[in-house]
Amino acid sequence: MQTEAMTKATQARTLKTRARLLEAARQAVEEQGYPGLRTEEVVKRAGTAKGTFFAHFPDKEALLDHLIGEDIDGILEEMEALPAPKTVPDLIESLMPLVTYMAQDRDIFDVIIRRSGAAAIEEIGPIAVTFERQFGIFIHWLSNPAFRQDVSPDLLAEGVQAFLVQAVALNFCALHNTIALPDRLLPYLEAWLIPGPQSS
Amino acid sequence: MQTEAMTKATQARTLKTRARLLEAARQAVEEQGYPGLRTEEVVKRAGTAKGTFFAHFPDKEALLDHLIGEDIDGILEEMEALPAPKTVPDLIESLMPLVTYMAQDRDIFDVIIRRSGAAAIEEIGPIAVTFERQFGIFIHWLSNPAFRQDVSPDLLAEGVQAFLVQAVALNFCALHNTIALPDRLLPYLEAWLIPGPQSS
DNA sequence: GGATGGAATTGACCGTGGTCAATATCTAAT
DNA sequence: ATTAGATATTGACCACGGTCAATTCCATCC
Repeated sequence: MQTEAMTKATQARTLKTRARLLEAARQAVEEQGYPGLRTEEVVKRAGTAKGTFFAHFPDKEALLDHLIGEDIDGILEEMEALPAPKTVPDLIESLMPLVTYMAQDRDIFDVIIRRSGAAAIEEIGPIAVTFERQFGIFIHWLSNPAFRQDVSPDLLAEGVQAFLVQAVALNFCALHNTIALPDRLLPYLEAWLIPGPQSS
Repeated sequence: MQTEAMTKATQARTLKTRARLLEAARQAVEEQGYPGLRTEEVVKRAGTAKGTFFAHFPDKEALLDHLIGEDIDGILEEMEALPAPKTVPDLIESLMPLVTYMAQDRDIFDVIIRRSGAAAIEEIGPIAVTFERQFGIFIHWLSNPAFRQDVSPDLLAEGVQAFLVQAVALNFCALHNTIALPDRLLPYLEAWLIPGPQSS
């Protein structure tokens, strides 16, 4: 009973403040974009003091984590509604919303990478949660005779994540960004998901 | 002729200052580690003003880039002296110095990832150079009948880099760091480099 | 309707990376 | 030697994320 009592104490005010901060942050991102997001700006819009912000979020990145996590969740929603792809090009097409989002901005990409794994077991951030969800989708998609069967779908899914990150990272690189993302992904995923048949 | 004249002007002083800054930074890293590195500290040790630091390096990360680049270069030196591995476990063993270095600290890993691709064609940072070098080594190692031949060694090398990054990243993740790095790499690289033979 | 104690909020303050106009130093031409 | 012009250096200054002791707010109990 203590537990509930403890978590209940004075929550109304807190939740409202948190909501105001998030709303303010959304607006700020809308206008300035993620790279231009300043905590001062968020706080000003929310009408709170700076300290309040940091009472609600451990640091600025935690806010980004939250916002980006929501974005990605929306994208995964769409992806889950899609039929399981049966070929690699189909798979890539299905992946594109996610890939495009991650590739839109270097800052966002960095945050995603940094928070994609839980930093501590106790607190798994929103982005980390979306990565687990992503992982589940991939496993589902790859449990399909159209793709290789000699290794587990789990392993295939981890590989897809690895190649996806690699492709986006290389896309940010001036030396290697002449090739479009889907075209870069194709050879990776063909070789990973359907080895053997092709020759070169 | 202008070009040479321009690059030659007043270099002695500059080079000395730069050397002092780098030396100071090395010392600071030695004592405080990379995460504890402060530009103020570097500048104090070098006996220069803060502005001088930023006249020599565009930002702090460029200094880290330089230092880490040197570290990695040393590791690649060793790796190049090694005989080309003929099995996946051998390959992993050969990779371990590099993997261990990248996995030693989250800050270092982040910088490595962020700078592993050139941000602009004109200025390829030290870490980006080491990644090209790495790439060359991998291509050499993987041009070997012991590994799959149905795709190009280039593609294999890119895949190895992708899995290597993935393995280290997961190692920083509280949810997935119960498994040792070499053990995590093994299934990835077996499935990537020697597909087919195994089952299940 | 006080009194009490815990939780939320405040805002002055700090640390650190990065800037820039002013200054000092160097090179080369006369 | 002098001077002009370029280059290197300086350090006060700013921006921005993050801290914390003080204060306000609020539920609860008498």
